[in-house]
Amino acid sequence: MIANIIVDVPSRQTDRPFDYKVPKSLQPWIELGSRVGVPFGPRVLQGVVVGLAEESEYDHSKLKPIKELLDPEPPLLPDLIELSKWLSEKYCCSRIAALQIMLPSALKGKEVKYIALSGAEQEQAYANSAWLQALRQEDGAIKLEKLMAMFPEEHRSIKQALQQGLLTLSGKVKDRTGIKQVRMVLPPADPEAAREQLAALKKQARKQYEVLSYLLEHPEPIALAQLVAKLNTSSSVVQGLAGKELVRIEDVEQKRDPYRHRQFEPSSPLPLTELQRHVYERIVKEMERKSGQTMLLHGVTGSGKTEVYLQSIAQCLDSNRQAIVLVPEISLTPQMVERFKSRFGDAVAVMHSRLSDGERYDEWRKIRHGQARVVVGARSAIFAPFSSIGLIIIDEEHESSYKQDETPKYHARDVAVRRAKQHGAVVLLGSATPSLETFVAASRIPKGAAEAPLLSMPERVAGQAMPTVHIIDMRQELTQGNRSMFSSALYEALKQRLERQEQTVLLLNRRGYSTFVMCRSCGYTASCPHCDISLTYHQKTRLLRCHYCGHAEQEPKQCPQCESEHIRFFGTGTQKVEEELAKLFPGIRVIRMDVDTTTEKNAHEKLLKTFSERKADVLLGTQMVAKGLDFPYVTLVGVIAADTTLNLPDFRAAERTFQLLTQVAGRAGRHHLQGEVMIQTYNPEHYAVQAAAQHHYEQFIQQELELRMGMMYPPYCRLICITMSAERLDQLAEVSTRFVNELKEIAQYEGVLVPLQSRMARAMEILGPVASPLARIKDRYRYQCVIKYRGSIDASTLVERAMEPFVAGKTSKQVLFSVDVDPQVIV
DNA sequence: AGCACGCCGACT
DNA sequence: GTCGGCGTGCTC
Repeated sequence: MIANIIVDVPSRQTDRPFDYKVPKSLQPWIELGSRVGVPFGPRVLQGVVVGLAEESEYDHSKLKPIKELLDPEPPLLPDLIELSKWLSEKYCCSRIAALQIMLPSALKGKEVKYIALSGAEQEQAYANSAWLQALRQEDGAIKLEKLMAMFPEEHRSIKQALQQGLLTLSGKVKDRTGIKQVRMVLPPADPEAAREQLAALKKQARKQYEVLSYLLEHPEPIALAQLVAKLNTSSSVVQGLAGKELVRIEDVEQKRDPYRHRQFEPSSPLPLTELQRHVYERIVKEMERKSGQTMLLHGVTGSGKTEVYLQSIAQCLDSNRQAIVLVPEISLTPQMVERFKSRFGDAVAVMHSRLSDGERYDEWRKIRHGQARVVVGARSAIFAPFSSIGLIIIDEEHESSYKQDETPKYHARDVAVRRAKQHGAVVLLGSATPSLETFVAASRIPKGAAEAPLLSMPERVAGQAMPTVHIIDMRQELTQGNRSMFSSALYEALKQRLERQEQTVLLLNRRGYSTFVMCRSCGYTASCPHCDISLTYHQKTRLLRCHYCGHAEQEPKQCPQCESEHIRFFGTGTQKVEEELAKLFPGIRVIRMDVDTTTEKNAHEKLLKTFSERKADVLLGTQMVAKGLDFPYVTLVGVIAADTTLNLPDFRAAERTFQLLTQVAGRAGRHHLQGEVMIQTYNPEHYAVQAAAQHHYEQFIQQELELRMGMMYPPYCRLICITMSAERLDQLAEVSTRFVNELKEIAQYEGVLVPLQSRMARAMEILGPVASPLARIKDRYRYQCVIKYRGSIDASTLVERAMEPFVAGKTSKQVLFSVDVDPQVIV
């Protein structure tokens, strides 16, 4: 038997399966998805079995056998192996990178080298070496690393002995699993026999008597530590009992439950409204059809999407299938988790970035071994190792955090669609402000279906009115002489809330309000010496830092250029707002939520808790205050400057602004108190602002679609952005130009290099190379090339083919390529 | 990615 | 004469 194995080497040259013999002893164990240790050149590496065959094309005499099996059962299932192939092809990443993101990091094995005596006679030469003594005492192999650490002075002689063949090296793949083990005491297997011994113990072994009688009364397994503490005794007593075979002590794997300290009130399904029921029934029908259909649930904030999710999941579980729920990282709060845990109890696994490696591994195993049947998690939970998925829910579908920034730069929504096809599962995309791509796709009637997979819930559950939204024209404020960042209307409204002891949420878009240092005499701004970007000021550490490379320097006391003292930092918007609030309303209690105040673990949660307990009047923050929060006493939401995101040079700027404003407007008045929203802007007539104020999604989308059509942007085409970087600008210019020419040639040959405005079904335009908007990062210059295309073109493969002459070894490895398929931001 | 192999410069 | 620099190429 031959196994095709992807080895754990992140390089283009090794990015293909290698063939290995499967030793007889391992044959019953090796399956698709098995993780194995294999000899690769002089090393032993981790690898994943992606194929099994009888024969190999490769020279049979050169085939090596698999060295070891790393898990008793394969951590990856065949569907994920197939998905990894798709992922690597679509997102132009290596196969191993695609496989790695599917595994918890605890299963990323690394080679550990062992050293042992080979039993040669020349040992005499080293008879006096301390390390030889140590190795003799050690009965087998010892970790090389350990030996080197023990004898730092002897590296030379050890190396020499190795070369002479006196010592041998061997490698093994070691996991970082760190499974938490707990010593458990199991009650007597034969209580009758134990009872008979009890009397005898009473005299000579008082303590053993106490322990045994306790265990006979409470015949459940109990942690050794707990038992010892409870009966005020020591473990030797219990071990004595174990020696008499009256009880058993066993090491049991302990699953760390990050939510173990939390009590979850069980909840039961709520009655559905007419609208919810209709939607629910369509989802269930689609699940039964196993069509692999993607559906959009377009529901306004407060329309009760979550209850529909919960009941659909229940239905999915009833039919013996599993469900994945994706939630934006930022919304994955304990309250959010609670809603699922209280409905489905221990069947829920939770996955998010704040879990430790160990915790994440535990959750992952709960999924893999079937104890969990629902996973609630961020982006990467889309790879949960379920065997039969019935439903994948993606809440807040439009969120850009579903696209991963690092390689592989996948979009969880697109992976979900693909994975659902494999399982015949339904993808349910939920949002009050669906992305244009999703909305357009869901509006089409699929082949063979009666209606479009678009589900609408345009009304709030309890029939509360949507909050009143006021658009405030800041230009007028200025002409009336108000130079403050608060309009008089917002000021009055705030004052009123304070008097009524109601709460306010204030939103300030962060982008466009960076914290930079500028000299007011000469206009000098502090910028990173390694990147073309201004440094940001961190108040806590009083350092200037670069976001991209981590460079840090002291805050300047005077301008390095003109030596003026008029150099000052322009604080985060939120800091400035906080100061101004304190000036306008002395004694006002403000909670500021931004990167500075939420870096600590759980800081986010703590701040929100304080606010929900009404210990503050105002919650002031960036985007993060807009997401899914639900406070009954919030009756005013203010957006300080709606324009900051509007004016960004990004084709999605209007869409982002609309989404943000709509989200934040939904925060007000969700309960018995009527809510009010104030949006301050210098562009009051902008359609994104207008549509958000009127809660009018379709109006926005029509206008935006027209614009996108005119500019030829998604959803009317697809994009790929290729960024090339190099230390030397001349090399970069040369290679990038040749690459783009190569790409154009290939596209031409394929007959797709046609303007998008043409009437051809398949069209592709190649723009660039041009300097990237981030022209230099970490001392590397950056150029980019953007591909726009439409129709059935396998653009990723074209890019891969065009890159081939330029990667590793060939022309120059000084120029690095990074491919972003379906980029979220194009500047 | 590593690691070996291989071909050229400054030193015990 | 050797140690060691890092360019090139291979890993089933």
